[in-house]
Amino acid sequence: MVVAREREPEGMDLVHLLREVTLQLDLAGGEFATRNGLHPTDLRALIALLDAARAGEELTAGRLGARLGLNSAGTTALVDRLERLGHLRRVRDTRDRRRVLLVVDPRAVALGQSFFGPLIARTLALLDTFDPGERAAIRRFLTGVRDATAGTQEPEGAEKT
Amino acid sequence: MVVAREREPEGMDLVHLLREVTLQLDLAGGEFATRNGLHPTDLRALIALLDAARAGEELTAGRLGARLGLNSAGTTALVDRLERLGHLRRVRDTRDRRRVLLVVDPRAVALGQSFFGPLIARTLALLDTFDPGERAAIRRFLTGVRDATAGTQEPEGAEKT
DNA sequence: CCAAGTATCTCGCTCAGCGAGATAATGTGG
DNA sequence: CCACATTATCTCGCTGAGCGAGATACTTGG
Repeated sequence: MVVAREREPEGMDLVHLLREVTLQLDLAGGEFATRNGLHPTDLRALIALLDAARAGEELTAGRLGARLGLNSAGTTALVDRLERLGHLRRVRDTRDRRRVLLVVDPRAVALGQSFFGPLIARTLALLDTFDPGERAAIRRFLTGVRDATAGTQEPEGAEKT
Repeated sequence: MVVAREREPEGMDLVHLLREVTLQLDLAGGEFATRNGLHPTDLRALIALLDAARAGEELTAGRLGARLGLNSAGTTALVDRLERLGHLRRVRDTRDRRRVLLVVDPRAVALGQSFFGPLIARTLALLDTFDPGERAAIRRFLTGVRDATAGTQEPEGAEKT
């Protein structure tokens, strides 16, 4: 078959490629997660935590849950799991004692490295083969897609839970 | 402590950007899924089904499950759900009557459109702002990342379940 | 101080996905 | 053709992720 497939518009191949990339990353993440005794969500949480740490940002339980699209109950369960595994510690915020700050453990960092390390190395090697102009194009493309995707959801302030 | 953040290597910003993009797509997908009474996995399955259909490929229950990383029990449950929702039909393969072919319903196609349509439109519009050389760079980058990610997992033949 | 607001947690529940194994259809060697 | 291994799917029973509802503890503005 495959017949005439009514001509997809120019650029469609890139759209499909992008989808494939996200699928691959998801699968890789899921596989890595189960191999390490956690769930896809836990890995996503770790990534968010490491990200926040890298940005020097204090992450609370609530903010983490919001970032992952969990409600408060699910968030508590998630933090329980990660704490039980030793990937983070709960620390009461002294400024606002309702809040619980999440402090990542070095072991979580190491775990993140072991997953992303090889992937990042390969990607950086790949990026070395592009000249600055090309990298700028890639950057602009990714930025655009990210913003377009974020914009597909609610215009703003998604307050629920 | 966060201080001097020992200079991230050149290109690291693109790595983070890519992660952000996949996160956004995941969240958007998950949100769309629940808004339509299905689960993230169901949406992934629909995408796989539509993909296969687009490629003129017959997808069986088993192949779908493998593609999503589910075991046979989970796959049966998934297909049950999608069939109950009217997104697909089970059709016994007449050549090999052990196999069940999955036939997507037009309604599934429509659902896929309603999710991907706007996203695709935006992406295509974005792509219009790139010249052919830049698009080639993006294509090469995405292809490289996809292959690098796939390679991170097993070298080949992941035969289980 | 009290009321309203906010952050997290507890409880009870549903249901996705797993492991184990049943069932049915194919292919293969005697 | 009949045992027998193989393959594809399904059934059963179970674990546990995540939800809704509401409790609890703390903060803040009148």
